[in-house]
Amino acid sequence: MPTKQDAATQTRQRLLEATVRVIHNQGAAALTLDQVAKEAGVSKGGLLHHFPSKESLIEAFLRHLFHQFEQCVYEYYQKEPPAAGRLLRAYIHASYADQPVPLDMAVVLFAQIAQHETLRRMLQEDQQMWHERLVNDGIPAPLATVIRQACDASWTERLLTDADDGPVTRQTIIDELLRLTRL
Amino acid sequence: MPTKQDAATQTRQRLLEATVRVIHNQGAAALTLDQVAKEAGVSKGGLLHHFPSKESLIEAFLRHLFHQFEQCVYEYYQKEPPAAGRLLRAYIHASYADQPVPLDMAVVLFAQIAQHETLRRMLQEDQQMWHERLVNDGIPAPLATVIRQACDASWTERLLTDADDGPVTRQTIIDELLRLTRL
DNA sequence: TAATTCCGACCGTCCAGACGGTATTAGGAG
DNA sequence: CTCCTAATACCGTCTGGACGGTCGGAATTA
Repeated sequence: MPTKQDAATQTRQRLLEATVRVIHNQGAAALTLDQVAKEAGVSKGGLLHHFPSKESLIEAFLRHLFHQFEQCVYEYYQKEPPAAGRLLRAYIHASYADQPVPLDMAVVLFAQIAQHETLRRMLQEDQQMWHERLVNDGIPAPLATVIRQACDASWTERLLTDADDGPVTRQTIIDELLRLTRL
Repeated sequence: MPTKQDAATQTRQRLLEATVRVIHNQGAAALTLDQVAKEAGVSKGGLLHHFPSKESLIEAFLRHLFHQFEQCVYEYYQKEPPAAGRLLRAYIHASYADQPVPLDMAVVLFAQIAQHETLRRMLQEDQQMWHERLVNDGIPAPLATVIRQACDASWTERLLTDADDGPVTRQTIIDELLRLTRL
């Protein structure tokens, strides 16, 4: 017997998923409250009940993405033998894997982040967090930083090149980055 | 005696400069046609006369930024002794210099690029151009790519951290990147 | 006269958020 | 168990404002 609370969190979930779907199917520009509500089979009022503003919707969505990414890094971390640079190598793999975060999303992030200070700070804090973790991974800090930056660039990179894999293929880059962690 | 054409190109110039100022002072979200026109001391109709759409304004603005950056790289290139990795090193310096491109701008780019296919392609082509030039600079392609990515990341990085220079200072990163070009 | 530059009021659209509802449920008092 | 009351979940219309772009003209120049 589903309680009232259950229904509520389930609706929230549906809204988050709808957000993803809207972006994925109709592009970042189509991300309006009406669209999301419609896609989720919820009225606009219902949406605003759970997320009192668009910003808060995006915020929840962002947190969702962060969590997914963290999860992905964790999985790779498990597979990696314990040694200096273990986390860094997991981070590399996760950054270039395509399951965790559908990259259409990056567009939205940047677009919304341009407008909302809050979101900017969120991203900043997340990045700061990773920075500190990666710098204390047994690899010299400057090198670790550079590697992280290269990984982060892969995000914005794929934002542009829909069908990537130019002359320097993705796997080549991963290999190169991994090599750098070992000297 | 100022001809009519002169006045026209001068107005175009004023509009471009106004664009920069609006972004810089009021943030990316405030980049509206009205604002730009007002800032430039030109009527909205005047603006639309020179740039028939917002997209075309941004496009011109982007081209302006590209040109500035290219110029900046060129300057560093001159100072660099001819050797393998010369261009790459100039690119590194230019990426981390703060004069060439006020970094507030990056936000706008991403925001607008999210919506306009044309702009996306422009950025893509520019990046592709640099990629090819940097890969043929006497440095192994994978390494060169990674270094370029780290440089590109510095853009989006500074986008977030207003007052950067965390534990790993900017100069440290530059040094590290330069070191990588030498082995 | 014809073209160019620029003006500024105006239009249509889009969209976030407000608001005034209804329905369902939780939970305590009797 | 039953009422009563509040809170919670959700609905859907409406609006106010912002913003990109149009249009009919005025002024200047070629």
